Amino acid sequence: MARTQGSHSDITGPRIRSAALRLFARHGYAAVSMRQIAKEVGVQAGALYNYTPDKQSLLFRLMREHMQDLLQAYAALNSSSDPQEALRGFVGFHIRFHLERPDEVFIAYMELRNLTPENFAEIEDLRRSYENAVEKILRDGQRSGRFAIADTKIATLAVIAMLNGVMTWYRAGGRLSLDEVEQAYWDMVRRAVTA
Amino acid sequence: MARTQGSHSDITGPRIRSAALRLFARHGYAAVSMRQIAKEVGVQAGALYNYTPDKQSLLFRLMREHMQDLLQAYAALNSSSDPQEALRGFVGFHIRFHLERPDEVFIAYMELRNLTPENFAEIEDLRRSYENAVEKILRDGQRSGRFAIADTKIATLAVIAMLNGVMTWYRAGGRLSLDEVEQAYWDMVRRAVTA
DNA sequence: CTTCTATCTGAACATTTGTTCAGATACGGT
DNA sequence: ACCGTATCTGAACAAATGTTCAGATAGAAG
Repeated sequence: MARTQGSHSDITGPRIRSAALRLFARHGYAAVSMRQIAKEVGVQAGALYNYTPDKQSLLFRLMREHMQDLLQAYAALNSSSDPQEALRGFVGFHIRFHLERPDEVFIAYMELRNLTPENFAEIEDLRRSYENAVEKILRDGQRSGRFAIADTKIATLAVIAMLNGVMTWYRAGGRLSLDEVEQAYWDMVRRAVTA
Repeated sequence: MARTQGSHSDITGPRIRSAALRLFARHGYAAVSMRQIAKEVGVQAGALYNYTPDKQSLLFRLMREHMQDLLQAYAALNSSSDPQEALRGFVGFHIRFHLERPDEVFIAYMELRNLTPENFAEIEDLRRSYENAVEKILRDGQRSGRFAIADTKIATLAVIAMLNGVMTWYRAGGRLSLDEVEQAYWDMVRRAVTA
C-alpha cells in the first residue's frame, strides 16, 4: 500500500491537484487539511511540498488553470457574426463546459475569498475577460437593433448567473436531457434580451 | 476594554450572532475561530458557550432564522391574483429583501456544506418552500396562458438564480438606483416567461 | 449591607494545523 | 554493479483549534 519512495512520479503532481480539487469542492478550502489531500494520494503530507510551495498556491493554481481553460475553450469556439446566433452558441457552450467541470466551477465561485489579494486580483481579471466577451455579444445585438436591453452590463451578469444556476440542480440521467436543458435555457435567454 | 463580568447581558447573545454572521460571511465558517468571534464581541471564548452549545449550532441558527425571515416576509406580501403582477411583486421583493441582508444570503448559499446532515435537511426544506411559492406563480400563469414556459421547475430556478446574481455586483450608491435595477431585472424576467 | 445567581475569566485539555528537514529509498544512467 | 538524484518517509515544530470548567465578579433582590 501507499507509494514506494524513489519512484519517478510525473503522475503524483496531477494526482495531488486532482485530490485537492475534489476535496476543496466537497468540503471547502479551509476545511481541508494537507494531510487529507496526502492521504487521498497515498503519500505523506511532507511529500506534497515537492509539488506546491504551500496550500494557497495549490488552490490558486486550480482556479487559474480553470479560468484559463474556460477562456481558451471559448476562444476556440468560432462565434457567429450574427449576435443572436453568437448568443445561442454561448449559452450552449457555457452550460456544457460548466456541467463537465462541476468541481472546478464550484471552487472558482466559492473560494475567491480564500485567495490572497494578489491572487484574487488575477482571477478576477480572468473572469472579467469572460464577462466582457459575453457583453460584446449583447452590445453588438443592441447596436444592430436585434436586442433590446436596458443595460448590457446587468444583462451580461444576469444571463451568466441564470446559466450558472443549472449547476445547482442538473444531474446526468435525470428527468431532462442535456439538449432539453440547453433548449429551455436558450428560450429564456433569447426572450429576455430580444426586442 | 473588554466587558466587565457579571453584567446582565441580554445583548451579548445578539452581539455574538451578529459578529459570527459578519465573520462567517467574510471568511467562511471553517476559517473563523470561536476566539475571533469572542474577540469581536469583547469577551473570552469560553463565554460564547453560554449562548450556543457549539459552533455548528451558531451557524445553523443564523441560517434557519434567515430562511424563516424570508418565508415570513414573503408570506406577508399580499400577492396579486394576476400571475404577471404576482411575478412582478416577487421580483421586487426578492431583490430588495436580499440586498438588505447580504451577509445572511451569502451564508445561506455558501455554508450549506458545513451543516450536519440533519441541519442541512431542515434548511433545504425551507428553501424548497420558497421555490415552490415561486413555481406556483409560474404554473398559474402557464395555466392561464399568460406565460409560455417549457418547464416551470427549471424556470423557477433560473429566475431565482438570475435575481441572486444581483448580489455579486450591486452596491448602494453605485451607477444605478435600486429602482432602476429592479426595473431592469423585471424586464428580463417578464420577457423570459411571457408568451 | 448581605446574599444569590447569571455571567464572564483564565487556564487547561487533547487534537489538528501548515510547514520543514534530515535521512531512507529506488529508479535511470553509466 | 555502482552511483547520482529525484522522491518520499517520519518525526518534529510552534501555533491554533473547539470545548470544558473551577473560580472570580458584579448587578439584582431582600
